[in-house]
Amino acid sequence: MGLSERKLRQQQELKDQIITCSREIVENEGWAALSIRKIADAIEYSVPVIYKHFENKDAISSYFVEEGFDKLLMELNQHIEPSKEVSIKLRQLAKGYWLFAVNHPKHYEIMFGLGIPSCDRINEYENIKKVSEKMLNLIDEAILASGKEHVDRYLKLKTLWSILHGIVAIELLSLNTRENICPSAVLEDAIDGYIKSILV
Amino acid sequence: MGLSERKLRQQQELKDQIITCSREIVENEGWAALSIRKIADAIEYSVPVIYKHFENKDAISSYFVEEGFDKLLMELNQHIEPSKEVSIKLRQLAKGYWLFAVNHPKHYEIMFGLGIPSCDRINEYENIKKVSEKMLNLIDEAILASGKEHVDRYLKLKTLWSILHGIVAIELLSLNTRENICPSAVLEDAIDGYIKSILV
DNA sequence: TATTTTTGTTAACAGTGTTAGTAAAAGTAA
DNA sequence: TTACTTTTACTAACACTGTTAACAAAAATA
Repeated sequence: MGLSERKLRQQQELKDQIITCSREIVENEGWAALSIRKIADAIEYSVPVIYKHFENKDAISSYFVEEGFDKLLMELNQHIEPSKEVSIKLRQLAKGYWLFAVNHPKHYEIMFGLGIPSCDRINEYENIKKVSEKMLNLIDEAILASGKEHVDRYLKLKTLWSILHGIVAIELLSLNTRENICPSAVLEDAIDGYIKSILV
Repeated sequence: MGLSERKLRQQQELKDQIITCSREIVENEGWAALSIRKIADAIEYSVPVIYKHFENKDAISSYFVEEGFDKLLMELNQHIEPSKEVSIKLRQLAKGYWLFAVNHPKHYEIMFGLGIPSCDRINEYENIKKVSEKMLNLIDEAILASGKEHVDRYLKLKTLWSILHGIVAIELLSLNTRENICPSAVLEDAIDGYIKSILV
């Protein structure tokens, strides 16, 4: 009755091809250049085949949003050394966040870009909560270390995320304000202020 | 020879109509819904007429980017009281920036949104420099007041703009991190840290 | 072998930005 | 007023876009 193993495998291979080709198009020509017909051309199948694997074009973007949050989470975990003290870990988190963004700008664009449909659905992704929790863990640790238990952890989360996103977005916009400031210098500067606002 | 005064006036009226209708469409249905044909329908003219007044669709977006920076500059000037001390003025600037963004979200979107064509050309706008200079003025004043002449004013500009943009973007994305933190609380929190990083 | 199911195709619909070619209207000169 | 020129606005097309209904071919099942 059900599909044979070979068929399932072939289907998965086709889906992988769609993803691979989409990735290539986006990487080389940007999100605006990604079209169903271009993907169909690349995988050497007709257009409707793509709709067998993805409900619509949005679902393809969503795939990369999901993948993006996975990669972001990994990058954060990779950079944060649990044994270190909290101020260092916050700096490591910031660096991880920034490295993810500059190494995967297309992912970051579709994850957080304004004016694109996906932003309405940003709260629907599971891994975004895991990223939040990662940040909250460090914030709680910092609050505990500072002895200022009255500090609102959610306020601090939103502030932290805002600072990180702002730096990344301005960097990706390449809003070159006169001189060419090294981005990590801005990162250091902003995060320094942030850490002091909790710990000092 | 040249066009009569009446004709010039009529032309300007038509251009104004294009702008007005575009504004309405964007305000009600978002940037994605703005199309040349929809504008043509609204002004009750055929499509090519629009190309008499705007080189292409991008030029229409650009018009609103320009208008946006005008409004932003006005909002900043309106909120900053020259006689006040610099830490207050920095707070006023932040509030002005934030008020502009929440009161003109569509403008902000097209001015700073990632993934839309306009971001390649963000450095081409004149008024963005005026906004930069406005910020730099206050930063210089703060550096002078702090006595820390070694501080890089452009680094501080980029940090400030990053923080402001981050807060606004996260707010417009409505990336509701658990509770509903009042945005101005985040603003206060982040700007506090920023001001201390210069003054203290 | 005959029948059913799956798979992939063509072709269309309703949109999009943009422009070449043309008809009508308005302005100018005789 | 008539003849000519310029301006103005239109229709229709081109080359795209996402999406889907209808159909043919291939594969699996009875």
